[in-house]
Amino acid sequence: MPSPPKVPIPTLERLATYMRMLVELSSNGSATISSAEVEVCTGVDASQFRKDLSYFGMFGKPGVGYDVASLQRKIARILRIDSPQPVVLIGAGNLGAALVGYPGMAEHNFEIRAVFDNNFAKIGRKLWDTEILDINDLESVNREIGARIAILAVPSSAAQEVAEHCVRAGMDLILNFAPTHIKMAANIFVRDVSFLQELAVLSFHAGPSDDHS
Amino acid sequence: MPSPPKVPIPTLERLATYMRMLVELSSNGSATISSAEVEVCTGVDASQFRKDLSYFGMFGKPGVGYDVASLQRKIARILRIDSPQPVVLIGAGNLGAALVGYPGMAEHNFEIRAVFDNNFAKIGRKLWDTEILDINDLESVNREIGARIAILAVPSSAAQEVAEHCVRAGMDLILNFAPTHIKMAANIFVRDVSFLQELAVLSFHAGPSDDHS
DNA sequence: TAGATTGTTAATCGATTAACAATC
DNA sequence: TAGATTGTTAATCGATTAACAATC
Repeated sequence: MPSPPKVPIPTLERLATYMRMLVELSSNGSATISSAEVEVCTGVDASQFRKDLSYFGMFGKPGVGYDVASLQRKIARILRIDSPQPVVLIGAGNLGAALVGYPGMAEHNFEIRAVFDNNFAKIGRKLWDTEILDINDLESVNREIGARIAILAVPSSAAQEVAEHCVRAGMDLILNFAPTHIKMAANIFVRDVSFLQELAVLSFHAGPSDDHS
Repeated sequence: MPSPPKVPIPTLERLATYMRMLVELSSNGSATISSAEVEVCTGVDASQFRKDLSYFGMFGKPGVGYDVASLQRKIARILRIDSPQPVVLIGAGNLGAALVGYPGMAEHNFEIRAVFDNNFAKIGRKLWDTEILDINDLESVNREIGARIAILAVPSSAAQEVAEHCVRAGMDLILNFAPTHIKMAANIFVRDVSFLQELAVLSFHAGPSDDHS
């Protein structure tokens, strides 16, 4: 079997950026875009953009550029958001509420299909339109939903245990908002959203001997 | 002037991870830790950890390891969170509320000193303990606070304008939660928190021909 | 056609990993 | 001292950038 050229993670991250831009452009009625224009819109180097797409085959016409609509469709298919991608959210706290209420989620075709919590005071109540379910029903509910993606918006102290529970319920792709390292088998894919890290990077540059160069 | 060896961004991100770990450890009463143990706790390669610290000078004793308390102090100083780091938050929506209510912020010595919004219905009301201020008072209020870090929790459509306003108010380090590219002068440092990107990376791996290898 | 812009290869850059002499 | 673990150098790896022939 010829090993499929594997795609760098930074490339995948940028695909999401391109997607965003294309959605905006198509609502503006733009028909085509060049890699140079992409650079202006997104800050991603034109060469980088073309290289990123090259991992997936051909997309543009030399001398013309890229068709906005078709490029959008192709990237959506690559990222598996050409049809709604079901997602399960664990944790109905402040952050969970913000995520459920966040319009960008649906705009990108991610569908939060269920919200779980372990707090009896919350179970049965609603977060926006979605009823908060008992975490103990995770397996049975996900047998219906079939989500592979779990979003963890729980305290650090609970993250490891909850992640393992998600795996038992059939999920293998985990987005972790808790500021802690989750240990998982190699076939489980974990990504962390850690704005404290980003804040630290900024804060470092608040040093007096730092000129941002 | 001998050019100071500049520190890779990934190294700075990992410093925040080490910080987290050290806080946990010191509450457990651990006195020292080896780079091998750091690897177990955080998932960061032992060699990587030692290399990261090497950018800042010596921290450990060969044959013994690192003193937890002193390492914590040193990293805190590097990241400018040895004393409270003032931060301004723009946007009192769901996400803003989650951020203000997030205990990890204070634990890491980031202090949200003021919250701003442009919505008259919100201005004057309280977000937890903090009064929501008029965005038009940004300059005058920050003359008091002297924050260099701004957190943007505003819609994409407002992000560029608000960022420019922050710069006029004296801030030069911007944490952007809006899923859009902000164009700034080279002396302004912008970091994006983009969980949609992380979600896209996961979603890509939901492909049928993907085995996470 | 001439001008523009792609897809791809090669060169550059930078970060991670491995190895080991120095040190406690 | 002997064993353990650091700090640092060198080797590896992978991503970004630049250049250009191919193409519309």
